[in-house]
Amino acid sequence: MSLCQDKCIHKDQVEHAFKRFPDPAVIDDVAAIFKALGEPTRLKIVTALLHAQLCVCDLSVICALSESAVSHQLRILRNLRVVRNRRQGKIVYYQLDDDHVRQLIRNSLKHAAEHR
Amino acid sequence: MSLCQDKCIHKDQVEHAFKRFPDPAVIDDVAAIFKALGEPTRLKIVTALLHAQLCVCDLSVICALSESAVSHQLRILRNLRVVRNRRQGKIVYYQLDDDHVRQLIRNSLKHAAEHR
DNA sequence: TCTATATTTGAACATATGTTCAAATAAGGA
DNA sequence: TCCTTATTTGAACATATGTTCAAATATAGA
Repeated sequence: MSLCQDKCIHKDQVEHAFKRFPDPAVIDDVAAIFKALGEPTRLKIVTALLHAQLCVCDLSVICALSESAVSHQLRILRNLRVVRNRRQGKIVYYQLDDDHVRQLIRNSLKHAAEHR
Repeated sequence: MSLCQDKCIHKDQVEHAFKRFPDPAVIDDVAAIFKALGEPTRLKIVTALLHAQLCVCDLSVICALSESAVSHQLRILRNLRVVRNRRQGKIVYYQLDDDHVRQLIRNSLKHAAEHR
């Protein structure tokens, strides 16, 4: 966009922002986590998993969704290493996999609850 | 889903999760913020705004996007009160509106950068 | 082995959403 | 007033994505 180079008002600011800008891979990683937590269904799932480890059936009751829908979302969360599962007989138990995500969710819920 | 009531393995856990579950409005609020930050374009915008206040043209250069595309995304972020704007003559300056979001972004970028 | 239960998977569908393009608006300067 | 620049807006388009449904898989027990 060479046109824009001429128009730009704040070359200094832009260069400054560029210099401090994170690695694109970091942006993608963070965006992926935020995106995963940005769907109400998935946020409900991880919120439920804050306090207990639960099976798909439990989660489907809590989220008021079919077990299939929950399972699809759990796969997405698993691929992002947000949750982890463990099979015990016929039942698969899910739990949060990452302490950072746990903190992220806790803090955000707390903040949102306080600001209403 | 009365069928599920019979199938459920962990009635105690489910009730426990239900009791601790946040207000649905809180879930929606948090999901909306995460969703806003979950698109790479919008995450780039707010990341750039961590260090400086910038005009639409600046942001379009940093994000390598048309000014129109940036403006559309800025409107979404504005509606969520993630960013705020201020017109000075022909130029509209954008900055982050919320300290909580600022912390959220900072922490997440920092964490992601450390874990690579 | 056969059956029942718990979960996963794939395809299909509908919906949501990011970008582009063209046109409109806002403001400063000639 | 007219022209240029900065930004916004709306419609259209393509793509991404969440849910459903039906079928497949895995496991325990009879």
